[in-house]
Amino acid sequence: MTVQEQVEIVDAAKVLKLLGDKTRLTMMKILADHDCCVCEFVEIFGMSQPSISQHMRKLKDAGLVEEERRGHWIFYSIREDHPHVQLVESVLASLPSQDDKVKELIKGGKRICC
Amino acid sequence: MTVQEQVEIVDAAKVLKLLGDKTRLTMMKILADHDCCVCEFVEIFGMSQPSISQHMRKLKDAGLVEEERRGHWIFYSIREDHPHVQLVESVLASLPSQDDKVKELIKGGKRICC
DNA sequence: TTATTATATAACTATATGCTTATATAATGA
DNA sequence: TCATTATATAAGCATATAGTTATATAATAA
Repeated sequence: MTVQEQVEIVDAAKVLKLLGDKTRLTMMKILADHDCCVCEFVEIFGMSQPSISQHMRKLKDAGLVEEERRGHWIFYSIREDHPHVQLVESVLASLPSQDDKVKELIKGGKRICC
Repeated sequence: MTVQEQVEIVDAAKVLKLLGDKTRLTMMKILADHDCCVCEFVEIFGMSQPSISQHMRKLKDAGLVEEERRGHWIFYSIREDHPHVQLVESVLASLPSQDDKVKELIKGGKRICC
């Protein structure tokens, strides 16, 4: 019905708005292949730690990512049980791989493994 | 290369940002099935004409839609030759049909045909 | 030509966004 | 316990965004 469709399209718009930021979009593309922690993204984007944390917060609040603590670090990963996973995955699938960023992280000895 | 990917993901983010507004997203979903003019969208969204025009302008500037004059009206339609058509189409495909809005337009005698 | 009609643009406003620096919190491990 | 480290939050700022009303433009049709 109309109401149901309205709600869905509004929700989809919210998801797309979140993905409509180049930093968050790149984060999501990276997370699709590698769990990462905040400090790794700080390194990758050359951006302040609070800025990264705030982006992750938005993604987490929307249910797009989830967190898991491992030792000192909190690793983020993409939630597979989000109502719009399919939308998100199809968007991410259309993007070029960002593996080079993780490779560079490893090369610089900044990749966290645990 | 990194530069190429950077550019692409940045462009995709711009497209997604445009789609990340509920009004524009709904417009695009409607346009996927029906060419429409500004005054029809004014009717559908109950929003001022300039507001609709400004949204269409953004979509046009990004190359997502094109215009064609027919009599009094300028009809907008989705451009099939946009570099991110595939991204756009896959997003729109995941949305519920908005045909009811056009049906209501017809029922109210506000649908423009020419 | 001139009136009408559809659309575009200008100017403005309120709110949202993305970033920064400074500070707080929370967990680890010595 | 206490220092360290990673992350989160607060506060502030500059810019972007989405809407409004008022006005301009452009095409049709009388």
